[in-house]
Amino acid sequence: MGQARKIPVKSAAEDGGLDASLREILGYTVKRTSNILQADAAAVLDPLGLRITTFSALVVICDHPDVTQSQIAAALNMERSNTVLIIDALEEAELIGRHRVPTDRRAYALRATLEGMKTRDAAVRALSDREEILLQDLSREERATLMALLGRIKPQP
Amino acid sequence: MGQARKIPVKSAAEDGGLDASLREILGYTVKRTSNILQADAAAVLDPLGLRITTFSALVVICDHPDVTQSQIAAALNMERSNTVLIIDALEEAELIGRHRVPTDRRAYALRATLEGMKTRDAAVRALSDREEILLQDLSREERATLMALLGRIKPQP
DNA sequence: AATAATAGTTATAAAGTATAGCTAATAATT
DNA sequence: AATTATTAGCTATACTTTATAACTATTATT
Repeated sequence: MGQARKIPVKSAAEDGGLDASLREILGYTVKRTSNILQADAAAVLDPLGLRITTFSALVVICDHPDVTQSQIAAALNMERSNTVLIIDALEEAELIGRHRVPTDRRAYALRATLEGMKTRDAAVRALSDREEILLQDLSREERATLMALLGRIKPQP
Repeated sequence: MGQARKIPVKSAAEDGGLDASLREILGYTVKRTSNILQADAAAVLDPLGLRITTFSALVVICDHPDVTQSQIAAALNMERSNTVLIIDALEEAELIGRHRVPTDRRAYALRATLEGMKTRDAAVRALSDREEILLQDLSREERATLMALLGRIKPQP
């Protein structure tokens, strides 16, 4: 039996295939796809000075003026503590501003600046254009189906 | 057109919903789902002494005896350098062994131990049981559709 | 023989995620 | 009103995943 030939493992030549049984696990397949999309999105956002997390927070702030950091954390499923540096970065870049809330001196009301709005629009457009390429093999209907199915997976106790 | 309507921040009370416009971006929705599944899978694997990366490598090794680290890296879409510590961990736990390749003294032929096989089986079963719960709202057909659609998203140049 | 390419390794870093504990301010309770 | 509990933001820290550069030993190519 030995290895007379140096690569009996069919897939070495074919790049993929060794993970066949992993692909039956949804978590694996979703993560694999997520990695592809994340790497791609990061590259798209980089020239705009945004990372994925700062982009996400920026969109929420643009859509919902006067939102607080805690609300952002809840919306994006992240810890409050992790929003701090993200909001810091957006403020540093002058894409958003922290404003005081008259009725609650603990909280900040976050509002996008004009440049923040413009950056958001540019980023959304760039990502959208890029996804058009990544999803070129899927029909509109298939894309909608994919999104809908993903949306139905929720954390379980 | 401006923003005549100000979007009255409906969602502050409702916990979710603030990310509505992000959810239209596939990358965001996929990542969100991925995070849910990852956190869940990590909790399932933890009692077995596995992390997600070590589990993935273990499965590939069990399925393909004498696979090399480079092949694992290619299959799992990771850098060769990052396989080292993963394989180290599996070897340390005596779930796999590094064996020399007679024809190439640079490479290691990786083989699972008996305990490695057992651990793999237990992990796959535990993950499968858990996914059954997470996917209870999706029919068999819908799950198959989801997997197939995800499989059609590939990295683009 | 000289050069290039490959396998594994080391070191390091960036990014995302998570936990614990802190201060200040607000809300709830007695 | 005074005490207590909760909340918002923050700091520090750490772990996991992923990424890059450079190194050694070995094999392949020219």
